[in-house]
Amino acid sequence: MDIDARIERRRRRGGEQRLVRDYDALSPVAHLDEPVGRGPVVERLLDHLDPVFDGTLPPNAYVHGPFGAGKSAVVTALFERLAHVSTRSRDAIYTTTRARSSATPRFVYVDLRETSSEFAFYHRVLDALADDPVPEHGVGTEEIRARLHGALDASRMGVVVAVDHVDAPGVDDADLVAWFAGLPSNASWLAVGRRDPADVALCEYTARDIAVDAYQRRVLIDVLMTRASSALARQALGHTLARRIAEWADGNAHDALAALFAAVDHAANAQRDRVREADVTAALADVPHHSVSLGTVFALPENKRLVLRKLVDLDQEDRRSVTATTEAVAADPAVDLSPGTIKRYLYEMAEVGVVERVQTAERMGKGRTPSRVELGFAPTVFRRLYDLRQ
DNA sequence: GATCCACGGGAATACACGGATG
DNA sequence: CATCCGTGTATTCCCGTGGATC
Repeated sequence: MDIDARIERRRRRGGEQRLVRDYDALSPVAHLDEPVGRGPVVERLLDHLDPVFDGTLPPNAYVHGPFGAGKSAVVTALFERLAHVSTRSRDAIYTTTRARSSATPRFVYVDLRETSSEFAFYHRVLDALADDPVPEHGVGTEEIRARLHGALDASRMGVVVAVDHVDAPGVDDADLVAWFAGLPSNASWLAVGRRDPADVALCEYTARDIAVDAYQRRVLIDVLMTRASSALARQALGHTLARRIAEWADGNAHDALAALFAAVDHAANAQRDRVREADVTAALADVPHHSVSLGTVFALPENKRLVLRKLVDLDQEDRRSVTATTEAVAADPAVDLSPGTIKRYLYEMAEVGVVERVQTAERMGKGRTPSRVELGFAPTVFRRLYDLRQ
């Protein structure tokens, strides 16, 4: 790196430090402890879960709503808190002599984005319940499942398992039905997904479904302003700009937060300490409208993320075909993967919408026409978040 | 020795096009 | 004209292998 590059890096960092106080609070893939404006949804989930406060289990249920409606935000926050309450009350029972036998059930959150095998599913649940760590290798799926049964049979208290992202690629409804059937009888599940209950085979086994609507514009502006006030310098985001982002995002909090992040990134690069109209304009152009969730992108295996990281830096020429993209990525010394694997990754990621294959109009002499590789997510947001994590 | 899972590699299949054939 | 064939590329699909871990 030459001196100019070093100076440039310092210059940018200076701008960032003035503008961004906390990237974690700004990240579209992070959820807040206290979701904004979703009180009614929390109430309805608590209504559903109410039996747990009498020591019994709620029936199975399905929570559904559109992309970016805050389903995951609410369920993660709620289950985190309930798990805490549950262990506290458990400790209390052990430490007092007037222990009542009706303990609160346990609460486990499972994200199917990063849990895509039967083994991983039971492992995740057991790991959350057991005091000792559960081995990830050397022991078979059946053994893990048996241990889970053992753990739950031994105690009278049951468990409520929130299973988020049931639309995630790699897991289908039939898998889930089988996995759920393999849970002990004193387990209740709460599935979370985007599809209408009528389209979800799982719903044959639910007693209730809970609909979550998209954010209203007013609420979405609140969401943005709250994030801005905890992550950015004072007055860094004006209400008018928040409104513009919210209008554009049309009720989708993921897209709104991604746009905010991109706008902040743009402003920081220009070493400004507040977000301007032009930053928002640039950001809205950067975030694809029907993008895939950045959560999906970051849940990919490490090497696929690495391939994407290289991909976002490629120019148009290197993206003209899958083969060209493969070669460009494979040429990078930081990538230690065979071209065949890189190419397969690209096709697999296209399959789930992380990247998009677009038919090129021009036909080149021989053979089947190639397709261009485009990104299904906001490149600047991905790049920044990726680099922050390394 | 067992187990899970990411990789690698390659076979099988689909598609595009031009030219030959019926 | 409709269909088939050969060649070349794109895409999909499958399975064995090996690292990491217990």
